[in-house]
Amino acid sequence: MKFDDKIPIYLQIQNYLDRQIISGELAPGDRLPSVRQLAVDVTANVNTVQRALSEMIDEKIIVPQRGRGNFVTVDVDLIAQLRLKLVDEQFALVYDQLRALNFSDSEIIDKFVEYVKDRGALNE
Amino acid sequence: MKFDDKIPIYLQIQNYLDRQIISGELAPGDRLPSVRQLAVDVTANVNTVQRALSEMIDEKIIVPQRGRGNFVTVDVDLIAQLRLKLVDEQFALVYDQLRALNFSDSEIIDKFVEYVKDRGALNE
DNA sequence: TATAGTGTACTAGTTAACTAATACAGTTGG
DNA sequence: CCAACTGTATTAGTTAACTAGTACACTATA
Repeated sequence: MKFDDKIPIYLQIQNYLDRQIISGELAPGDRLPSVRQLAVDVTANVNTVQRALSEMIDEKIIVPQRGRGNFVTVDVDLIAQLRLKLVDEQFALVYDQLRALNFSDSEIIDKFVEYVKDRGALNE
Repeated sequence: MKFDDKIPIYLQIQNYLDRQIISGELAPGDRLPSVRQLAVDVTANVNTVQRALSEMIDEKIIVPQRGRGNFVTVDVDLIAQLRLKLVDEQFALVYDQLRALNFSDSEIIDKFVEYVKDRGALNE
């Protein structure tokens, strides 16, 4: 896994897992790879993986079972909530930045639509 | 200045200055506050400010003059280029994230437009 | 019931970011 | 000229993130 060395690795691991869960690649109730396997997968240390997980465990997104593994919560509401939170955070970032640059709302929308059209071009 | 402790302070200072320059609060040729004053303004150390500046100096956005101060470049093309770069980076972040969440392009646009409408409501 | 695979905890050491303090070099205005 | 302001450099110490290695508690299965 390629890391952005400006952002703590444990946060990037969280984001990676969040995306897997929200996109459904990791379904509710699914078992995650073991912490040791995850460490190999993302080329990080077990401790770093554990740190990423521990916060997600606090949020109850992941439920650990000693000796068995870590599991995705079966609380689909919680997952939906996580999805909303992530999307909202992303939007807030761009929006605040561009407002600080004195863009108007309509400019922001126009430019973003333009960007997506340039990037996508292939998706429905 | 309130910092996000997940992002290096020197990067946040850069972003702060970038925004001032792009929005025009700091015009081409303007003198920046002294490094010591900036350190006070953003509540950081002189060295941290200097580190933020040194990268911007490398990019020629800021031109230092020993004994006189730091000045915003008079190269307006360079500033326009910086503006484009910042906007593009922001858009790329959201877009990549949401694509990774299996959103389609049209969904991304729809949700973003909705978000801006909810946030703005007051701007033309 | 062993053995191998789990999560978890702890200690130790490295590195980058940051702070603090000092010093030096160049510029400007009285 | 000199005092007060600039940018710049250096050294030293702190902290958080990360790595590495080890150990322990628990679970499943052969």
